[in-house]
Amino acid sequence: MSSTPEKRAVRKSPAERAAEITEAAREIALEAGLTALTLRNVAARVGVASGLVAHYQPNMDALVSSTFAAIVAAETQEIAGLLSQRPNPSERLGLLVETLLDNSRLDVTAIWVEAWTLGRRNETLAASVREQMDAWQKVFQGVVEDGNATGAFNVSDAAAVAWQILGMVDGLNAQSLVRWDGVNDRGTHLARAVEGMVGAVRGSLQTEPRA
Amino acid sequence: MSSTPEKRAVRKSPAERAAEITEAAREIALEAGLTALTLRNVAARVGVASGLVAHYQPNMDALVSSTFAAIVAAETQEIAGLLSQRPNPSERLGLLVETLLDNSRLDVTAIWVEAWTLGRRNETLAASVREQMDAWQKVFQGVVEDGNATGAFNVSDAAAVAWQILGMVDGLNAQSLVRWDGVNDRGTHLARAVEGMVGAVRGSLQTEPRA
DNA sequence: ACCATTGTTGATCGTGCGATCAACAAGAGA
DNA sequence: TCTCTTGTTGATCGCACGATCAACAATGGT
Repeated sequence: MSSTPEKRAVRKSPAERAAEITEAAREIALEAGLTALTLRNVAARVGVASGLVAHYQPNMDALVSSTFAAIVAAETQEIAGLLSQRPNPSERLGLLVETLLDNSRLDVTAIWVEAWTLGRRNETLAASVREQMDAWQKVFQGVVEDGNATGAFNVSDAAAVAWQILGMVDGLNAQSLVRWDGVNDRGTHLARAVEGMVGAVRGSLQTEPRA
Repeated sequence: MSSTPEKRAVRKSPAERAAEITEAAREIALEAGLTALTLRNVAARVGVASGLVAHYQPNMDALVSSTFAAIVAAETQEIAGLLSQRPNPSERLGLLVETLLDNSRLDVTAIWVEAWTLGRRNETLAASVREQMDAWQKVFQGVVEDGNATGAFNVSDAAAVAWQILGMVDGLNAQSLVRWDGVNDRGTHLARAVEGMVGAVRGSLQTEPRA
């Protein structure tokens, strides 16, 4: 039989151990949600005693909210990077809508939705949620303002419209969490809706750069 | 001093007691969320022993999902009733958008969002969520199809568009759960977006019947 | 080779959860 | 008035959680 894995964990530097815990928390959250972030769960994944996890964190609420922030911020930056490669606002907005609805980030969506409710009882997390939402909104707002300057869009309140688009995307993603089936033209329909909101020409938000 | 409230509960008929438990569950869910629906919580509100609640329910998952269904179905019917009083599809869709975003139903929204995540670990609840979402979608679809018949809208796939509008509304509501401040023109912006999606004339979805 | 530093353990406490069930008592029918 | 049905109790079990901390052991500096 394989040796029982109850060996004493090798001694590591605080920075290294902290990184391990952070990474384990990230994986657990993506696989099983923020609710699964328990002392014992994280400890088991790292392969240490539960007390050690507690030793590296002020409390679990903090680990939950920092894990949420890490996961979500990474996604925001990744997509912001993709955007910067597109030449004009219409293509950027189209890419944004298309990318966010491609169902390849359902795990992150699940974490968003969970954070919205968990935030009611975890003030640290709630603050983190607001912060990350602001970051996303700024991404959208930047694109809308660019389109306004170009003349491709016609929006009086770019900030408000950015919030709206963000909310719409979040809602459609959350929906696909429960009802993955049925609708498939999601990107196209949403593009039509966004066009209506930003005052763009109907069909100008292409999903592919050229069909 | 007031008498200590540890008196034996008066004996009631099963139907009456069951109704009390159902109602207490409803109140708790609206005030503190589905997570607060515990045996002891419900029992305390009704004023009985915890065992009695368990006696009237197969298990807590069932109580959670039936409470969710009761709350949400009531809202659906209430709004469907309001809709039927409006004369044409444009006004109906406008009323729908306006009513759902008026922030007077944040408690129900919170329950929706909570149910989306709780459904991952409570299959009974997940089924209930899908059922209630279908009901909402049908309401939207009916309005869209009416508008199509009238000529007010121009939609090829009414079902898909209905799902989209539903998702957008849900997302914006969930957003206002965390970020209540900031945007105020929500109804107007969403109306613009929906117009783009259903192919209606810009500005035809009035928020007020006549301005 | 020794020792002080410090990363690590794991038992332990208090809390809250769902579920179970023998015992109890209120009330209706005889 | 007696009795039997049945609504009701509350202690109890097993489990999981966050948090705490004395004891332990690996390691690097001397």
